[in-house]
Amino acid sequence: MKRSEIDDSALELIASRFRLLAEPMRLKILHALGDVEMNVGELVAATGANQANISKHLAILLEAGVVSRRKDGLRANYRVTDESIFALCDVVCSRLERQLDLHREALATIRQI
Amino acid sequence: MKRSEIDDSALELIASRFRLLAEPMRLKILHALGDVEMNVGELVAATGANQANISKHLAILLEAGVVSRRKDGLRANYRVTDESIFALCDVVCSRLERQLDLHREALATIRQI
DNA sequence: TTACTATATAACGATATAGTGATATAGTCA
DNA sequence: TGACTATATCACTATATCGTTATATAGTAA
Repeated sequence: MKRSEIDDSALELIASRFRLLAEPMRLKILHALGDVEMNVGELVAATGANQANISKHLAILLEAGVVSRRKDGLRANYRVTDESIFALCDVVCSRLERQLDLHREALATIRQI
Repeated sequence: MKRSEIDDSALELIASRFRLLAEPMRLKILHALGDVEMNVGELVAATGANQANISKHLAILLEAGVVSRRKDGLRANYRVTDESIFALCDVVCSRLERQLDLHREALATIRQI
């Protein structure tokens, strides 16, 4: 298979994975969750967002297999089950920090002129 | 800083990074590029996409610092400068493969019943 | 039963952005 | 100069999806 030939459905699959994390509110939810279990109400409080909105994002994350859901009476408890999420965020954050460092250096150099 | 308190602008920055990769056509471009330099026409041929579309995606990738641009006469040559992109794709692909394996196993188990 | 609570979902408007055709721009060559 | 080529950009349509309000659903408790 040439580099140029890659299955479109595979590309869509990968893209959809990135699309999951391309939303600040979903990142906020995942960050709030960390490695602990939280119910919807707690996530609403932690994020300051609308309950319907949180439920919708959780449904999306659940559908994608990023979180699991455990029903307990009226409460729905969510937990991150896909640790690779955090690895992805680490790579992105490292890259962003490095990029900012480079910009800082460039500015410092210009200032000397 | 509590887990729940994270700067919204930081979240937006991280999300925008993932948004870059949340588009199949951009993934296709990056995959075609790999570690070689290609001009727009070559990328149009490699992806089978519209020239205007490729140029727009390249502008987005350039603005984000993922690729660099080297003008040579009429040609514009692009090259991936942000290797972390490939690390991200690796993580995602590994995760997707694992997820498919799990589904396969689950199906095999059910079939035995 | 009724009242209450937690969560999910439907419906909607607003916004963002992908893809496309037409055109502008700039370099090359006769 | 004029014709041609490669790329960028404009204007537009179509589509996706976020956030919100209202409502449905299901469990709890009196």
